[in-house]
Amino acid sequence: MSQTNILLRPGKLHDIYNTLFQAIGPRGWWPGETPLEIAIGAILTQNTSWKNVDKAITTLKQKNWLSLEKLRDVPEAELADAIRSSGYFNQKAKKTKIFIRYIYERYNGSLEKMAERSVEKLREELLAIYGIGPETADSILLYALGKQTFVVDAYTRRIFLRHGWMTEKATYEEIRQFFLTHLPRDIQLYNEFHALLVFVGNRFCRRKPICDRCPLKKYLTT
DNA sequence: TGCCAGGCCGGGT
DNA sequence: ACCCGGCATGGC
Repeated sequence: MSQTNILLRPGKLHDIYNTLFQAIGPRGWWPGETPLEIAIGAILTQNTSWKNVDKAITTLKQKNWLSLEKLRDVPEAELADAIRSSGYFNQKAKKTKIFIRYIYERYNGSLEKMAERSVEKLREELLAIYGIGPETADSILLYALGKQTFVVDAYTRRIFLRHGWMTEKATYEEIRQFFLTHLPRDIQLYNEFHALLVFVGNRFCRRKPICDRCPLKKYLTT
């Protein structure tokens, strides 16, 4: 039986979104311009600060390598060197090559073609690919392909824990379903909500909890 | 100076 | 089904 490790009253979730949006405003996420750039960024940012990823993306752009063709043709070792700043560069070069290969083999090198399929099918496919776990899959689905899903990340977990909204045993899928179930089915809202949580996580909910000026202060349950 | 950042995989229990 | 070590750079 499915146990609930989420303690937040479901009705509060949308209030929290409204509070964040009013306090912070639209974030215009993902920080990346094309679907491909977003997808690559999603892989590179695994357990890594965005700052380090940004350097790697900039390097790829300068080399004119940020295209499906180039990423397909560049040797893995050279790709690894180009993305060195993002950490785990050998792992990430491998993952990137595998992802690009998937786009070619399954969708003839077309992310548009890929985007025609349903979110359920795509999520299943992505999760089957080496190097793509739930967060990376959901980031690609939501931000690169405009599909209906919610991204759960370390910020989401930390904010929920710090405010007493869940136990540490809550799983990725449990948290994701909580968002999907208790919010309007609105892709733009999912997009914005996660972006706002990242902002709060960076600004107010890092090392020492800075709860003074945090818009979520009034929702503290502990 | 050490600790940690927008995870994920594979092997062990 | 969980738990853990490995993967690695750059910022504070």
